[in-house]
Amino acid sequence: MEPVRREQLIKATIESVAELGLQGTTINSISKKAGLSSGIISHYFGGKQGLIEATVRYLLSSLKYSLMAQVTESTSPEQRLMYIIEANFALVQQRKDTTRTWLSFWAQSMHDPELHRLQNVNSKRLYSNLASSFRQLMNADSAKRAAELSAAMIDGLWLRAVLSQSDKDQFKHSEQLAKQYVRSLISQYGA
Amino acid sequence: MEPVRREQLIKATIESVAELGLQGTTINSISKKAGLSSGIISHYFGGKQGLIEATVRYLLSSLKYSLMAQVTESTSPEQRLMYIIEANFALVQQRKDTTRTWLSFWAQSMHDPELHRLQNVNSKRLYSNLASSFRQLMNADSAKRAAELSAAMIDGLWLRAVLSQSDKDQFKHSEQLAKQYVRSLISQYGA
DNA sequence: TTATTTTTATTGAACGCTCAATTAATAAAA
DNA sequence: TTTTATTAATTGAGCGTTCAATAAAAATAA
Repeated sequence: MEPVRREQLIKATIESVAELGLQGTTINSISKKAGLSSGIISHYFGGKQGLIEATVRYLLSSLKYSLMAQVTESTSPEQRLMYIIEANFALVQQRKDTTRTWLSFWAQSMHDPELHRLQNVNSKRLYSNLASSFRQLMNADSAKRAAELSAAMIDGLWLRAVLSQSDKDQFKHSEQLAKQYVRSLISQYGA
Repeated sequence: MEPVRREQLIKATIESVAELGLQGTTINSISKKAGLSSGIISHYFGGKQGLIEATVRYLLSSLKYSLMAQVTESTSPEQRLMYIIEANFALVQQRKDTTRTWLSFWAQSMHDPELHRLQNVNSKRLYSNLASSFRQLMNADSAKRAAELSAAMIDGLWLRAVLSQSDKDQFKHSEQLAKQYVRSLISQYGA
């Protein structure tokens, strides 16, 4: 039962945070969405905080695996960069409510050490994924710079899309802009 | 007394949200920081929500005026673009805690109509400020594209700096990157 | 098999706490 | 004195957590 319930509760948490915000999300709003009692949360996660953290870890690993599913050994560096961008914009398409949840958690990470740790893992991973791909296309310094800039561009486009409550098409548009930008970095610095 | 107390309470709110987050901020944490009693908040702002919204409006107009203070009629388009970037990164220097507060508010804006309205005002203003300056340096379509991209770049660099709990130097570094990027857009599309 | 015990899974009411808001009291100013 | 500004105490709603009770499932014994 345990794995079933855990997933049930994590998905209910994503929905609740997307709908009501982290502030408005209570143990009741979650358990109601999951169709379970409120007591079960403490039973499986030790408390509300434990469930929140488990939910962030769940989102993080979703992102990780959606990238890993695409990339193989024969994937070209440029193609790999495109996959990284797609993965970062993809969660939207899978679950339209995930992006709002994501931003809520990042805002909270400023005041919660464990969330901040997880946020750092995510931020560094985006950077190093980008950097290692760029590295195959240009010198080390340029690759670092390109990774820093494109990480910011991806996050910025994503942030503006989320905050303006964009629809799927606008997210697609942002994704295209990010891809174009990465291509322009390659032709600018590329060997 | 009223204007004095209002400013006192707004500044205490900024501090409290920066320190404790929007979740952790209570009328007690605010009034304590302001050295006043909790009842005074309802008296001057009608309640906590009113104070929160007044604080966002305060931050918004700070940003607006810090830009207006720099720009004159004789400011060149390129210089004006640099001032826009400086203004967006500048709140950090004035008050080191302001940036965290901003992000907290923007996250909350997804679930609060009035905050969302204010967030939109801000986002649109950044875009149109950029666009009108770019327009003097390139054709209309390029200017729109350049404004969209540089708005995202500014927000992305800013977001990553805030979330990684950067110090002032790292913020300065991000500001420099944003400026360089805008310059590269000018030389790329510029007439 | 059937009956009995034990374990596991789940509930929801009760508890203590914290919050925002209100209120009556008080102090200061006009 | 009347008005304005402020406090401090109080209220009631809502929160997360706990926990005794229960139901369902599994294991054991007859």
